[in-house]
Amino acid sequence: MGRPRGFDEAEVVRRAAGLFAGRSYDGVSIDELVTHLGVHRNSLYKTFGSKRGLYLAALRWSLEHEVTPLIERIREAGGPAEGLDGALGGADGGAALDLLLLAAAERAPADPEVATLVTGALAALDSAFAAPGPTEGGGPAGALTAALLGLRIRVRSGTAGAETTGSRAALARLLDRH
Amino acid sequence: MGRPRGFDEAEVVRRAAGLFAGRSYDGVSIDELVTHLGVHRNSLYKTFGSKRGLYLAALRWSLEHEVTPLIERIREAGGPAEGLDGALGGADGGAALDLLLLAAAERAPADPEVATLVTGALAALDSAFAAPGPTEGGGPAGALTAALLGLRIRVRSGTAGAETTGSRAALARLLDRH
DNA sequence: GCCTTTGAGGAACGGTCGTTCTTGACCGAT
DNA sequence: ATCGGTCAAGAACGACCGTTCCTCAAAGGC
Repeated sequence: MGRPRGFDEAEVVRRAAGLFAGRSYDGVSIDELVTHLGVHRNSLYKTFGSKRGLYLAALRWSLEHEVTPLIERIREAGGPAEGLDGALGGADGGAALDLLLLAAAERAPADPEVATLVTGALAALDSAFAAPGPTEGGGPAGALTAALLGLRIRVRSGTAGAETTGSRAALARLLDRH
Repeated sequence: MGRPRGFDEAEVVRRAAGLFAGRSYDGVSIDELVTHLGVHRNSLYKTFGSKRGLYLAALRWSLEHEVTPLIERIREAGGPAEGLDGALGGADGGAALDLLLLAAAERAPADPEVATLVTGALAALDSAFAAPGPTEGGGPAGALTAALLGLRIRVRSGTAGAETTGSRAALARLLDRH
């Protein structure tokens, strides 16, 4: 019954994740979403309830379809060096982390539900870095996750030249000795 | 000549830095600034020209009065461990980095002038971490700056428990061996 | 005294925000 | 063929956005 949808919900969420990964939550307007997502205003509110609902859907999508594969690559890597390389050295330069990064830096402090999602994702990253062997409490895995985020920030801000790659390699070299 | 000002410009910039450090650029409104800064709308535009002008002034103030002292503490520390502790372990938990952090993550990609300021500040942090001895190209200093930002993100997002302190110590321990 | 200059006070601007309403097209079921 | 229900299309909502304007108060120079 009813008229069939003229848009692909998964595709809409995917594109929304792309927009929210590039600009702050308040920096992305409904008009812009409607324009770039291929979904009508009315359908957007019918499907996601509100701008925040769409944002949460986009964040969840990103965690599942972008961050999780990245975590798998880290986990399957031989060590921190390969892990960081696998996470940041891909074709996208680590852009898969952008929505998580912005959510953690900007949205989590103001939205408890975002904070919960962020907490889970960062914990998963920690355990991926700590994978070979049970983690000793407060190991360097948390710091590696932090370094991952920080290095991605530098690339995003246009701050990082070739030094970033070198820094990553140098850090990884140090960590590999242990 | 003319009527004397009823507000302290430095104080206004300081408070603006506090507001912009807690929320995204678009998340802070002029009404909110006028309310919390103790300056009239008219005087704000007369003094800073625009919201962006006030933001840039606040960012510059933060870099000079918050980040620079932090850099000095890092530089005077005995090594990366003490440096990270000095930067993040203070009474504010590293809040001095917040405006720089948000500027790098959210504003720099959209505002070249912000990107320039961010680039300079991060380079200064790099050189502080690399202080003891001339830096070999692509040393781990850049990664330490990245880790500093990433660890602060975790604290801000409500994600970090006691693990963060432990992670910082563990990373620092590794780095101190070299 | 007055005049000029600058800041304070607050209303008001056009535009855009997130959200909702109204209308009509489309589809499966009856 | 008609009906019930879902979606598309777009106008419209009140609220708020960043910014400007107008008017009055307060100081220094003549």
